[in-house]
Amino acid sequence: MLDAPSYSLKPFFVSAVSVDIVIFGFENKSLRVLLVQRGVEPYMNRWALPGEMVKANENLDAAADRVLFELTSMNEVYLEQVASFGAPERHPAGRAFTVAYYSLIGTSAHPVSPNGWAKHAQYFDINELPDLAFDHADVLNACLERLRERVRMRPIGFELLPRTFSLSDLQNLYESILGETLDKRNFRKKILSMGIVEDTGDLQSNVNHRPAKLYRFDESRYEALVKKGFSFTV
Amino acid sequence: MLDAPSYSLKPFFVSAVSVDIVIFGFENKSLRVLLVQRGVEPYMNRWALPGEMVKANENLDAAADRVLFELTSMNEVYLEQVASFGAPERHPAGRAFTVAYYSLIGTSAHPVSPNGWAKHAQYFDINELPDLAFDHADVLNACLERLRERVRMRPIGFELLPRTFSLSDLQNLYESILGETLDKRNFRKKILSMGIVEDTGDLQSNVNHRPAKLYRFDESRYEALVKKGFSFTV
DNA sequence: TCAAAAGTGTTTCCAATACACCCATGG
DNA sequence: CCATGGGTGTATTGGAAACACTTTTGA
Repeated sequence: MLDAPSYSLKPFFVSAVSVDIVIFGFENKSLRVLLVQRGVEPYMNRWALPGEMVKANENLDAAADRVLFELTSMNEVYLEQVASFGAPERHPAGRAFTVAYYSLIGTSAHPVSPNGWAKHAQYFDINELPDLAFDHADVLNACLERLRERVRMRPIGFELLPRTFSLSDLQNLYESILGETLDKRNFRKKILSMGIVEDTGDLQSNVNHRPAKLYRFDESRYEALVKKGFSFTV
Repeated sequence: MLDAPSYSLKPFFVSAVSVDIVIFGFENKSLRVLLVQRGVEPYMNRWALPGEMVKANENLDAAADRVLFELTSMNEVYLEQVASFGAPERHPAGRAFTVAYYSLIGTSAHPVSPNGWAKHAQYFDINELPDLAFDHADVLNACLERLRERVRMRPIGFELLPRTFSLSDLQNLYESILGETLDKRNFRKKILSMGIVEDTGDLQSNVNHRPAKLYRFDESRYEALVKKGFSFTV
């Protein structure tokens, strides 16, 4: 640790700082959250958000990246800090602060390896969540609200889809995040008119209906438009 | 402190958690921030955001309220948590996390009483800020961005004005927060058409130009409209 | 009578909304 | 030939933006 000069920190009490992450995924037309089942006290066997203590020389964002990587083996994922929680009684063992993040990871078919304190890890439909440990229900809600805000303002929805997707996929995604239905023709008109998705020329295959065109998000085109004053909204 | 049962927290290192607050005020057509000049090491004599350690049994929000009250003697002020900062090297004395808040307090003519580690407290124009201690410039920026976002979506601008104000006051406020000029006629049309400000019947006095009508924000009317689906935007 | 800011309407344009039918594929 | 979702266009409306002059007061 660092030296303690004359003006050293004198914390009033022992406390711990952790990060907790709401990992959103999208599959089967519904928004999902990755939860882990605790294998230790307190809240043994309860489902909880993945999270870990922040290490001595680690940035908050780095701690969040680490938790995400250990659980999903995924790197360079969309990650946004949302809020911090520190009610004195939120952890029965002592004063525990947590910094909440949410992340978006592509179609949720990932190897998922629970670590030390977790027995299982599993995606849950956002509308069918179990009781959560600690104040994790509040944490999750804050993150969901933030996602709803952001997804209307920034083209981050694409992070939850495979590299190529149909416009219906995209619409389903928005509908499940926002919890409302959207008009098909207006939605398509809007997305296509922005000029930030590109027709790949490919079609869906092996579907028992008319195959949809597949698009991809054109990030460099988006960046260029932003420079000219464009701003994304759904 | 709490008992430490078998599953007690074992923090990896000693750390401190504080809150820092960006206190916004508005005067003389410009947005201001209340800063304190440090009277202790590190960063002796540098200007910094007001802030304190969180106490052992104190909520984060309560700590922010406390800092605000000790400095301004004001209670029940608009306060919003923005983000947390915890880079390992942000405090030379050890690992220090901080949770950033911003608050809006009415026309900045308040008694301001700097506490222990602060020599002076003073409002600075948002465009004429001094060098700040620690990473407080980043903290301030995050709060300013958040304020800009919020002020377009929620009627919080009124918190920065006296109970009665002219429409030009309101427009000046928005212009200094957003950093852009607005069209007078369109602005007034928009505000008046929302029906959330009420004409008090009074006029400005002792101004050497045509006196402006004074309005007041009608919060209960706003709440009622929100229930009917209204949403504020500037 | 001058300086300073208050106050006021109209037109134009574009984006949001509402809305219903035909098409391509696999089974 | 049926079921399933894919794909398409138009008319209407309401809000956003652009824009310039007259009014009231104190000095």
